[in-house]
Amino acid sequence: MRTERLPTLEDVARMAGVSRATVSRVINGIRNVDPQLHEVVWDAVGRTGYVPNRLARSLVTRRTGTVALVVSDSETHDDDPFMGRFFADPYFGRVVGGLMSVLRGKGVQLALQIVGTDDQRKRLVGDLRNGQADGAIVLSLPPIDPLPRMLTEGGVPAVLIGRPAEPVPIDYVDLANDTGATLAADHLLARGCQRIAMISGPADVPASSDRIAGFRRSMARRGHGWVPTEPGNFTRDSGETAMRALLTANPELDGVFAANDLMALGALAALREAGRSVPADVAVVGFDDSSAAVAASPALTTIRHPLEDMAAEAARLLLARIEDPAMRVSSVIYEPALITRASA
Amino acid sequence: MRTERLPTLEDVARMAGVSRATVSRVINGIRNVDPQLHEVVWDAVGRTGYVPNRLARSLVTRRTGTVALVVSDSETHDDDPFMGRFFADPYFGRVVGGLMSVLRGKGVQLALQIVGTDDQRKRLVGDLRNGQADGAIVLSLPPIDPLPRMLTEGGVPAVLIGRPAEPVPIDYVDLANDTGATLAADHLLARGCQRIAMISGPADVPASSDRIAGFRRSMARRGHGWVPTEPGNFTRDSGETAMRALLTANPELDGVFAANDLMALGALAALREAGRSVPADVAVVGFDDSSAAVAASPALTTIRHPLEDMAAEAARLLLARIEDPAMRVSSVIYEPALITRASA
DNA sequence: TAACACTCGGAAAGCGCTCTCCCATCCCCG
DNA sequence: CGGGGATGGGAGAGCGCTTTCCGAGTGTTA
Repeated sequence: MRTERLPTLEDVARMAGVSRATVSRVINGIRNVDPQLHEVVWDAVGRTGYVPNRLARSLVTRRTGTVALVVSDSETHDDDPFMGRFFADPYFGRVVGGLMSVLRGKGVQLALQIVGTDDQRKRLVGDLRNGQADGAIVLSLPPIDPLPRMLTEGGVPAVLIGRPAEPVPIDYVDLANDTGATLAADHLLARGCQRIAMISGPADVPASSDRIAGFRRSMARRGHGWVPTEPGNFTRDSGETAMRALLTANPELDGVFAANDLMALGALAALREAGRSVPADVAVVGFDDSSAAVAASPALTTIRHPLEDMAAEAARLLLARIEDPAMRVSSVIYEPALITRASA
Repeated sequence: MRTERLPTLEDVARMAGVSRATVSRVINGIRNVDPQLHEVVWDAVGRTGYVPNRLARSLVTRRTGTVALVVSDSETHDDDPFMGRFFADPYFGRVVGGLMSVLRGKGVQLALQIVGTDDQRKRLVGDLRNGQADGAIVLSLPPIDPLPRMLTEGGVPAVLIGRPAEPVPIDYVDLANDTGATLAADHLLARGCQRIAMISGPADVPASSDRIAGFRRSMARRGHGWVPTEPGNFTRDSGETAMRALLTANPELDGVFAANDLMALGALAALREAGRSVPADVAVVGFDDSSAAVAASPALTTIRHPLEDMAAEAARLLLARIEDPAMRVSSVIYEPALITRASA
């Protein structure tokens, strides 16, 4: 039962007939200890069922073997359904999966932290500075977010997934979003589309604005100076609405690039509803290559986003920075790839 | 920078000209403290930028304000892609979202733990007993899993999501899987299907076997003593394969119940490939009402699984048990609902 | 006015661990 | 045979906090 005291180092030491220090040394394999004692100690550990108390250990070593996964959200109320959507989106899971693939092997665990208000951000940074976790992986959602700067200023090892909106000397991994958009534009153009529109994400988040910029630039270079664009918010429904608006304004449209797969799915629905066949009448390209892309019908041509790999790299980067806080700040940019399926 | 020492209680006490004890009392709002001192102390806290050290606090209070989310997997190698699939599946994210909706408000954080081997399980229980976390929410994947029993025997507050395979006196929340399957059977029958097959999950996991049992029972009661069944493993591809096999063996089939949406998606693909139209030739019912269900075309008729609510309830249950370890063991079973869309 | 009950601050004992000193051996070499 | 350097174990000082115990001061009642 929970009530009875668990064996401590002291107990093991007493049973083994040595001092606490010696047991500690044996358990941590630090310094040479007489092989005989070594054996005696391990034996006592086994007999008592001793398990080192991580908390106590962390308190003195200043290492917790834990990394925080911080989701920095712009303030909304606690019961805002947004967070629910965020977690249900494969994005979150893919990040966790990528992180764990690296952390698990190192015996590092992940603590999930969600911060919405600046007050929470402050408390979080305080906790991290106090050694609550050895470092943080940050998923920064709001367009402008003070957190990255707060972390660097607090001297907390941290790695962002997705570049910071304002320049902050902090490690990050990101996708070459503009290149991805370029790939989409080129593909649409190459298959002969003449009137191409875009369903973008919110203009103020970096990943989104890069996709817009990349797409426009690439289109302009190929003689399409004007691209009808309708913003969505990365949800399926917003994609559907945007597609309808686009269709109304540009009935002769024959190609669409949606800034993520979910919106592309919505676009597919709107096109079906409007009686346009995909890809014959209108070609559609998504972004992310999420599991929804294969599930869609027609299956989505999309831009692959190696999120798991990126998250894994972020984890490695963080571990390295924890090891050597003086390490040069670095960023790793991944290249996206076009995945051709049925929709374009 | 990280190197300079952070202010401690001691520092605040010195600045406020009182003892550590008093500062501690003020901060924790325990016992009455002279309003004057109260003010002085808070002022000192503000001036020093003091943040209590959670680790140190937990060490003495034996409370961490952390709950572990344990994913108990059957052993596979670390680089097994399975875990990746698991995280990418909306299932994981929905659980996290549901848990956080409750925990966040209480200021409790979630620590992710993955255990694959019995050795890891043992270490986990040891850590939990040592107060690494106040309790655990358990996602038990393997058909037989010693973890639930280990937890109860270790006196660790824990709540399972999904009933334990073998009877263990432990709290859990679950879905009435059999009822869900019944709903599917009734719907298929009601729309006039005559030759109905099932794509099941692995027979040895409870959620899956309950769906099989419920479906068969319901069908038998309506005069269908024999239901062609093909097992899958909850992935899209396995659903596709199973559907093909089913079609080969029973070409005249006109209804299918897949034990989850992902497999239903695969079934849809196989049916399309075989030139059967859905739902005209073959009606398809899925299970889970995941986001994939709406994205599919035709949109999937499916069984709604209130996973977020279940996870939220699990969190509440765990919090209650942590508060009162002597609380009677209880389980909460959620009722599924039929969601009618286009596929059946 | 004496006796008693409260109220509230401080001293100090831990929580379970690590790690720096320090000291006792032991060995090797001059 | 003596001295210097390894080698390896123990004592004890913390890590930053909570909390018990104590005692001083104040108020209250007979």
